[in-house]
Amino acid sequence: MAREKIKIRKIDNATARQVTFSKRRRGLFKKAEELAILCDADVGLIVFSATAKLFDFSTSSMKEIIDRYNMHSKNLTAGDLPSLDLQLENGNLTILRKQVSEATRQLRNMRGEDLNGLTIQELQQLEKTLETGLSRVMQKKG
Amino acid sequence: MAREKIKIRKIDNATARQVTFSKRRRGLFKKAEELAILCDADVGLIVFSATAKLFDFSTSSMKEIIDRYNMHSKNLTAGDLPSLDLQLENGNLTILRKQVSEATRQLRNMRGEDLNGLTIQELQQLEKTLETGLSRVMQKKG
DNA sequence: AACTATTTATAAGA
DNA sequence: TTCTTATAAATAGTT
Repeated sequence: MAREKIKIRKIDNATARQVTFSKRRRGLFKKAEELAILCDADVGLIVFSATAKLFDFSTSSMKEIIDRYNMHSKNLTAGDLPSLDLQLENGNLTILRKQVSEATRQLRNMRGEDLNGLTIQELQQLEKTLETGLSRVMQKKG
Repeated sequence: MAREKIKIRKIDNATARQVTFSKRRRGLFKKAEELAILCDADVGLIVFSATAKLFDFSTSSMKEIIDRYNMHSKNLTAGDLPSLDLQLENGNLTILRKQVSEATRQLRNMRGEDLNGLTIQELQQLEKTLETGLSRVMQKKG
């Protein structure tokens, strides 16, 4: 939307991606707030960057919006739901452990370990990812 | 942003407010999706109209985003004194969160991203790791 | 961070 | 609601 039109697909260059993220994130949050004020809407916005940083905005409180969202999206039988907070309490560790596990597995694969379970397509993709990474590292090293 | 500039305050006329809501809501969701794609971000957006209608968008699933949000904001919003159990749980969460963060950073480095902060020695090591991984993958592939 | 040439979003009108 | 269009706003690439 500026000097040149761009295609909407992941920006390859990490630096450019970070810059665009900062710019567009501000724009998005501004638009979210304007919609809420102009139209008396209740808005909740959560954004995690590629580097896992959290940014959020909400008109009331995020908890209220999420509760309200769950009321609407889930079965409207409000009677028999176990405490959402308790569900979350119990789920947090499990979810994090899964994330650690998956990230660790990917790292091992990239080191050439534990390759037996991979399909030929997955190996191809892995090879490509490694080649790209290697060439970038070599270029950075000069 | 158009025929005339407007002040950002609640639109009095209900009909005009509804029209603006429809238009801007579409714009906001489009921007949210673009940010997610361009910058590889994880986005969750929930909007309730003044008439209590729900609109939502999320890159993965809203449940995942909300889970992730709760993990990040949990420690920061825990108002009352944590029990010993909770302290331990939060300690675990902190450790796990660091593990996820570190594993994510390593994966990004291996893809050749975010290399600016690395020393020459770290780049050398990274290159070596990638070369080893690549040769193993190529051998496995045959 | 700032700067601008362009693209996009959108307010009002039909 | 949908389309049109003049203008405001956002933003991609550059400095």
